[in-house]
Amino acid sequence: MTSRLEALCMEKGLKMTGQRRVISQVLSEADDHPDVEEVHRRAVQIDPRISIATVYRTMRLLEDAQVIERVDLGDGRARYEEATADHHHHLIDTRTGRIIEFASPELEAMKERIAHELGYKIVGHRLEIYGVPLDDAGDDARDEEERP
Amino acid sequence: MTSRLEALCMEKGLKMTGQRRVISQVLSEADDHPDVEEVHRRAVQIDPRISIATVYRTMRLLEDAQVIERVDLGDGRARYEEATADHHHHLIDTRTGRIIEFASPELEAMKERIAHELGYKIVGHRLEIYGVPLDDAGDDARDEEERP
DNA sequence: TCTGGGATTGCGAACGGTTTTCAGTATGAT
DNA sequence: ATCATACTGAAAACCGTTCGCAATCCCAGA
Repeated sequence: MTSRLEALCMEKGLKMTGQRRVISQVLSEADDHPDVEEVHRRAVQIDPRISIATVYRTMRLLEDAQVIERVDLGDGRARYEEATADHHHHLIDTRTGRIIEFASPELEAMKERIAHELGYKIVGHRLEIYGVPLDDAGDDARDEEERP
Repeated sequence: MTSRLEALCMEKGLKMTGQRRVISQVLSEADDHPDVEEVHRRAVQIDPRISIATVYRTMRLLEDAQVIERVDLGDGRARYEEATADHHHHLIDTRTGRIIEFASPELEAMKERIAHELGYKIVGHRLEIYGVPLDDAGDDARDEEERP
């Protein structure tokens, strides 16, 4: 059956090859932020004859077609998520690596204002917050200020 | 003479070798955000027998000693700035590559609040804004994101 | 349905930034 | 000054990513 992303690709007029179909399926089913290696790992489970080079090429293709978005979380490799209309950011749980998405209109407005004050018009931006769960923040919290 | 960073290094008890002295001087004099290659370029001008490997090692050393801070601007290489007490962020002029530092207590507070609402305690974070000058923003303001 | 030719693939080699290995050298505590 | 130790330079290794090339695939057109 046709995955969400596959449909999107066809709309954009991309040539649908077997491997693109598989990668689209993998990405459609993903609810996390996989890196290329992870996408490849999942794709191979569906069809073993997909090379990592093709995954790299396809990710780039889909990124250029604005079907997916690259997320740079500073860990040295590119991660991806489905492209969405609304701007959001990421909170990374440093303990588990879990990534939580959030959006804040106020934050957007403030950021916009700051740029304007500096004499600039925003063309892009990114915010990442690294944190640990409040409940057990004591263990490895690097710079803790108070502890109730 | 002794550079600002060199003094800091000695305070921290680091062994002061000739090349560390030179690199400290280079960094003390820098008012931008040089990458390793650039630091090496400047260091070699003072003493030609400094290898890039040593620059890499020294940058890491200084980073671990919290004398300098790594800045990841998403361009695929590490950039550095002197460590400062106050948290600040960067606005990158996509036209010229110029980097403008800014701080916003309100932004910090809001970010803190968002994390808290999500049940997290912040251990780190970063914000980058990419923009073009307001005065001549018309020309290429359309070309939103560029890839790092 | 069959076909032709440009697009796509797999493989391995190349790449750019960074780290490491190792033998030789310099540092600072004594 | 001496000596153990930490540091350095050069080159190789690394890691994520891209590229070159020959083989293969897709699909518009017949």
